[in-house]
Amino acid sequence: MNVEEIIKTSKKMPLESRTLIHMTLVNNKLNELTNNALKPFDVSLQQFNVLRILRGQHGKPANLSTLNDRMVTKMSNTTRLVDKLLAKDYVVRNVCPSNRRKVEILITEKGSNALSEMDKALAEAENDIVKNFNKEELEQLNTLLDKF
Amino acid sequence: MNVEEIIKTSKKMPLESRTLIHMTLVNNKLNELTNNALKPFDVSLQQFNVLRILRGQHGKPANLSTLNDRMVTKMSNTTRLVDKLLAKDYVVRNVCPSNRRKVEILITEKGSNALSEMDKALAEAENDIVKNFNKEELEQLNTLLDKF
DNA sequence: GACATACATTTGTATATACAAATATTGTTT
DNA sequence: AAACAATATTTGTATATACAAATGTATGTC
Repeated sequence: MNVEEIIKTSKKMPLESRTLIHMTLVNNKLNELTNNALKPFDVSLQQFNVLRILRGQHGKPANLSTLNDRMVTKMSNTTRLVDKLLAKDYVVRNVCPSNRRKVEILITEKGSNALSEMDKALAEAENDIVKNFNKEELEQLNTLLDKF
Repeated sequence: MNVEEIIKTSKKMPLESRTLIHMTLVNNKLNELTNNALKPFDVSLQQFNVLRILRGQHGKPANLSTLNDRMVTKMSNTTRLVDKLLAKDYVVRNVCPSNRRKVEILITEKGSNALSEMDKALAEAENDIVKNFNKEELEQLNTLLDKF
């Protein structure tokens, strides 16, 4: 990836600015690739992540606030995100009997099966994304990212 | 930044997945910080970038497609982005006399002045964002990012 | 010059997201 | 128990973005 070429500039940027632009460019690319991998399944990356969180609950229902806590990209509107999954019958939503303010969200078998397929597609995309990195470089990158 | 803590998971993730989640988390943070820095000026990061591109033209007008080429995050709708800047009198837009399909967009003096103020706010935010990095580490990060 | 094609931008529409206010339920105080 | 505050979610509204179709203009070919 050549930063200057992508944004068509010949100017020398301060290293600080260049780094931030670089981060944005990479992230755009990653988003595009992961969203493309999920496109055949008609779910967004956010929806996919919610499904994964629900699977990680192993049958224990999750309510909206815990879902939101565990999401990579926190949303202001998890209700409507779950609505989308509900419409696809990937999850069920019930009022929590012990505390009727809460809702209990569970992944369905249909959701689990679909998720397994998505997993494969996403794992493939992920491997492709990091194909130029070796283990050491990935660790180095993680260490550097921690400085943000 | 502790990835596991932020998404409240105790599970050990594969390094590849962890890296991508890490990238997303950092990028969310960077977006938040830069958008916050621009909030007092009532412009989005996208609008700010368009203004910077226009300034870089040094009086030479830019049309929509060149704007789009040079944007860090390519938008499908630069027309409406420019509309927002137009409404604030930060730019002017005219039909190109030599080729009436094109438009010529220029930054106004009001836009330039506002941009100078935004620059300060953003430079401050940028410095704060990279404050834990030294020059060598920034270079290392840029090298690693190129592998994506 | 009529016709098809390519180009640059605009518009329409659907979906996504941010933010604030509204609703419903529970817990606490007096 | 009435009043108030706290919690969890939902709804309303404004804005952002993606994608496709429509519009207007220019260019090349017969």
